[in-house]
Amino acid sequence: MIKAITGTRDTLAADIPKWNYLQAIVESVFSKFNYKEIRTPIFEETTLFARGIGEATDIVGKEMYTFVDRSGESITLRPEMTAGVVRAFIEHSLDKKQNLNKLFYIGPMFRQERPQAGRFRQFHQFGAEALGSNDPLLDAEMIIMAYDIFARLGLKNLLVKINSLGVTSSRESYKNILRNYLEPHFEKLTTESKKRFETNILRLFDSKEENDCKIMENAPLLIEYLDEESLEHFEKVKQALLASHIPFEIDARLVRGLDYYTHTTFEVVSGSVGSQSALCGGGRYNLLVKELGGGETPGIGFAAGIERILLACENEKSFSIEDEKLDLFIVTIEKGLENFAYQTAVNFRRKGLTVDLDYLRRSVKAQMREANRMNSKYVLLIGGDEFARGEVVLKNMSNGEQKIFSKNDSEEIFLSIKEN
RNA sequence: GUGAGCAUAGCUCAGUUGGUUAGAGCAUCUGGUUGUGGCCCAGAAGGUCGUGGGUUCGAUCCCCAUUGCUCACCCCA
Repeated sequence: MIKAITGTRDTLAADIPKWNYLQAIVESVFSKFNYKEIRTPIFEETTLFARGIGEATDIVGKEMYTFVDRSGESITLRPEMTAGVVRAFIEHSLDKKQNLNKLFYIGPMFRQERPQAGRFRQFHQFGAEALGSNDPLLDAEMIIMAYDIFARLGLKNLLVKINSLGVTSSRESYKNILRNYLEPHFEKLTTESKKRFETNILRLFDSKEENDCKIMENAPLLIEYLDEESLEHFEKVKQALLASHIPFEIDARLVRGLDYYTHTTFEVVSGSVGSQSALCGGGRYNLLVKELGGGETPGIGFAAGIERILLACENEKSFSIEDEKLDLFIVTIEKGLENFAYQTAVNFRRKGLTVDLDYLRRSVKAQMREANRMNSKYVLLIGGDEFARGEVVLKNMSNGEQKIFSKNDSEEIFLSIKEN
């Protein structure tokens, strides 16, 4: 048997309503904040991600689905969306058409990691990017949108974490301070941490190794060394969140591994999923557009993992969706009436009803069972004495009542069903 | 990439200290109503016990390998 590739999965019909429900909420919230949808290709030139996300990151280093196509070009299945959106932003000179571009997206992403609860190789994200303004109100707006979406899905067990990485200059001088602090402890660090000491010293805060943690406990925090401008920016973000009633907590250890990040970074974690608890993450990236060849353009964005969110919803039973109902199921009582039943079904469908009928030539009992299984509100019985007299029977499945109609009076039948 | 656990019917799971025809619940189908669903009752169908090898008179059970799944680590959504 051929099976779906590791880390990918089928979303069967029974689960589609949940996805549609989530998507409707996502689109609704984004559109209230006046974000417009953008769709970019699922694969891009490998260079885009290597430069956009950063060569030193795990995503680029070991998780990308990269392959050479028939023309010899290196292609990569997108592991995240920001790089693609920024590429499109630059390619189409969107900054020339509008000073501020507020965009959102929803779609599949790909990373070759070992699957786990809330983690897949093909997974889905929705997210937003605001390109063209450094206003801290936009930083807060990202968090508010994410929070509102989670709230509308009924999620409770949430924690919003924010931090500020400041601007490059203050961060660089802080890095030196951190380096000086760590120098005497260097030999005690884990191999991985020693490597990070060179490549991205900030990520030493991410380490979960006990000894590393002990060393980092007393390390100077970036937030204590932020310059005036950065502090002011961060302060405004916090004020906006407070004013919008978003509970949050400052996490000085919340470091994202990308060099171009500036100012705000944030994450929303759920206590209702497994160890992969981050439902969304994002931050400001004022250097990325330039890095990818565009003009100097400030930007901020976030991405949220749909599988994780639905898992949290499932575990919290945060919402329920009513089963889809059929308006009408048509039952034929004897052979030879299939064509009439079929045409009747087509007619009612064209009038706007949801209609189905038996395609397996089953017994009346089996057809009735099927109607019941399909949650049909009504059954139209065709055949027998009534049909010989030119009549059909309409049965209300919730109370069992039956009404007789002339077989040609489809409008009366339609109205009778429509009423309910 | 590393580690641990699991693999029996469509689904959820029993089971055998190695012994004849491998079980249950749910779902499916048929009948109880020659033309009527849900509840109930009776019955049926459905399994190479993940795959390959070994030990044994005999393996679904023990051993080895392999594949897949799950969870965790790393990291991230």
